[in-house]
Amino acid sequence: MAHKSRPKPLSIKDIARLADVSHSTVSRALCNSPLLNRRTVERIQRIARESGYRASAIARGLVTQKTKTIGVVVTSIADPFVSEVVSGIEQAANDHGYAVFLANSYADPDREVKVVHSFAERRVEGIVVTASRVGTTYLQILSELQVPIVLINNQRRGQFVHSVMIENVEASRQATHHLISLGHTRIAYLGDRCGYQSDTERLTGYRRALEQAALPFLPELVVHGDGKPAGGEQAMATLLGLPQAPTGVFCYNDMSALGALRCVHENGLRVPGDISLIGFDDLFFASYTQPPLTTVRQPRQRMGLLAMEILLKLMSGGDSADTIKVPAELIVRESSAPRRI
Amino acid sequence: MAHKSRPKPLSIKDIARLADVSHSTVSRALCNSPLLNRRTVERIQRIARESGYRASAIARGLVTQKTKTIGVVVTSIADPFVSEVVSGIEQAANDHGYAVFLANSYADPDREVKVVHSFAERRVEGIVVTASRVGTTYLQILSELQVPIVLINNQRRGQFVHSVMIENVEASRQATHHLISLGHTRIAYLGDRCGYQSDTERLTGYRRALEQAALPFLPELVVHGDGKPAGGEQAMATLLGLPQAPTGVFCYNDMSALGALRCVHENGLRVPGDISLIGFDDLFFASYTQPPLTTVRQPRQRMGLLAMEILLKLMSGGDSADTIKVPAELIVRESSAPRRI
DNA sequence: TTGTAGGCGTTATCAT
DNA sequence: ATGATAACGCCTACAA
Repeated sequence: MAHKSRPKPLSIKDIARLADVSHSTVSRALCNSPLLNRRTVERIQRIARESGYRASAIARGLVTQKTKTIGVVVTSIADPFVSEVVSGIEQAANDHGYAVFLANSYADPDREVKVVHSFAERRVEGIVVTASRVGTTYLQILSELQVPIVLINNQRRGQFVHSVMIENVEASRQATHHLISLGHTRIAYLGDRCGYQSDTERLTGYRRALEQAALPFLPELVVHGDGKPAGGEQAMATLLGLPQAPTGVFCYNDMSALGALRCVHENGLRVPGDISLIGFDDLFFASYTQPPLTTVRQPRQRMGLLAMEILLKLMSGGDSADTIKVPAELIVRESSAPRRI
Repeated sequence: MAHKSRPKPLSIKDIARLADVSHSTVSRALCNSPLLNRRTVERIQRIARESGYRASAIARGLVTQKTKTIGVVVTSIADPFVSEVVSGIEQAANDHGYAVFLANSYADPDREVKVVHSFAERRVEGIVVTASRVGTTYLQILSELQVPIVLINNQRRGQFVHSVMIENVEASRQATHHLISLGHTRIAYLGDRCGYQSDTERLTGYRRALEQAALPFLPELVVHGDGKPAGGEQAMATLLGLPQAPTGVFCYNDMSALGALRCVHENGLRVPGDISLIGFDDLFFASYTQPPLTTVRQPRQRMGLLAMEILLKLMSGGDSADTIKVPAELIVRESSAPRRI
């Protein structure tokens, strides 16, 4: 293996030598300092440009104590929901001159903490965590770290933490109410694994809608998947195996709904003919399922952007509201229809 | 807005003071230097731990000239294909102690170049670019930058560049041949926008299969979408408007196929009854479409991992093969069937 | 208008 | 086995 060591990048001193000035003059010239002679500034900038000089953000960060860098922790960037949130964060960050570190936590709290520590060592000025699985432990890390952290749709409660969350309860109530208004009375909730806050909240919204319509809450109509198609498929199978199957199903998310949809089809039933189905998230494929999926839209990019805006405030030493609740929007497509009589 | 300035993080000197030793002793202790007294090492490490000390990777990078950082440029992280590739990169990078900068280029060459420069300033040790739209310009940047760059599925040709690419031609030949072997003779290619290398290569594979089967190449059976469902839908509409519609369609990717599938359904036709459909990528939803989509699988995570492995070699001063061609795999599901007689 | 000197938090090379 | 000292590349008083 031929080890050809790369040449060190040019430093401010190299430019100083080329321009026959001191390195501080170069530094000022590159900042467009008004103190300097206009002509020297231009001359130095030209030399820097032509020699391909790139200032070291590392060195600058060391002296200014500002790295213009944030860290983003995600469960998995391969998740379509997550990747859109990150897209929003990245865009906002970039617009403000911040670079973005990205790391997967794989929903492993230990790893999540490790990643946050790694970010801290790199002296990020702020951190965004999506769907955090870490609970109150965070508070401790927070106080140790002295770095502003914003959570998006965090799955454990925690006070004193800044976060952006979707209005799970109200959105779920609306979705369920939509089914009720279509004449459905046996409505199931196909959830995620228990214990996560968003699952709990969506279940709450579901129950609230039933209450408001004076419909009974039937425990056998609540099943749990895993937030992915496979889990949705299985959970739906359970529902179809019931002595009396539901005619409407509100799913925890679109991924679950995708699995549920297939299960319904494989059992020779039709959506929405036999069963109405509602998802959550409005992922890109929702409008391309057969039939197109009625679902609850989460403004993912916008949520990322909002998180970044909170973070920017926090990073500039300001304070901010503890939690932003973002309203969701019911998107009615063709997987929900009036109950067949 | 209350400006509460954050306390500076502890430095090695602070620990030195706490432990009543010199800062160089602390530095050695934290590296587990064998030179030091075992007990001092443990004592210092304990103090560092208890005081929540985090070494500054910034300062370390400045002196060692190694940042343990790479940059990843993507067209958009919101793209499911891209996000899985990035997932693979991140995993491999993390395993080797590298942190990952992520930036969107939005397929804008200017922006792509800007991002790469920003990475250079942050002194990343290497860069991965997915689906680069930048052509030969790269070569120039490359030589200026002195940073190893690996491309994944780059859309413009360029020599002297390291890249990981899918075996487009052969995979497309196989996919088309699959349709031929099912008895189809009027087979269409529903492509991406012209000019991109992967589109050209997939078209080439398509033509090669026709040739090998001595089927005529009919220009009217080649249409172009935009790599997204909307474009696929439109392009398929064009095909269905033909005096004699094709009975098999090989699509540039799954996203296009998704749109094509809907178009077929909306025209009252059936897949695969009336038309067989094949996609490319094997995105997660491919097995959940109705019917499940026959497609060509790209090992996305693995491609990211491979790119990272090349980069690691390059970064350690080694050399590497210029280009890795990754074989793809035809996944036969239910959207392709024998031609109806 | 420009140059000199000191420091940011590490690692590394000398001494001791 | 430990301590002083000098870099690394930049910014910023303070001097000239």
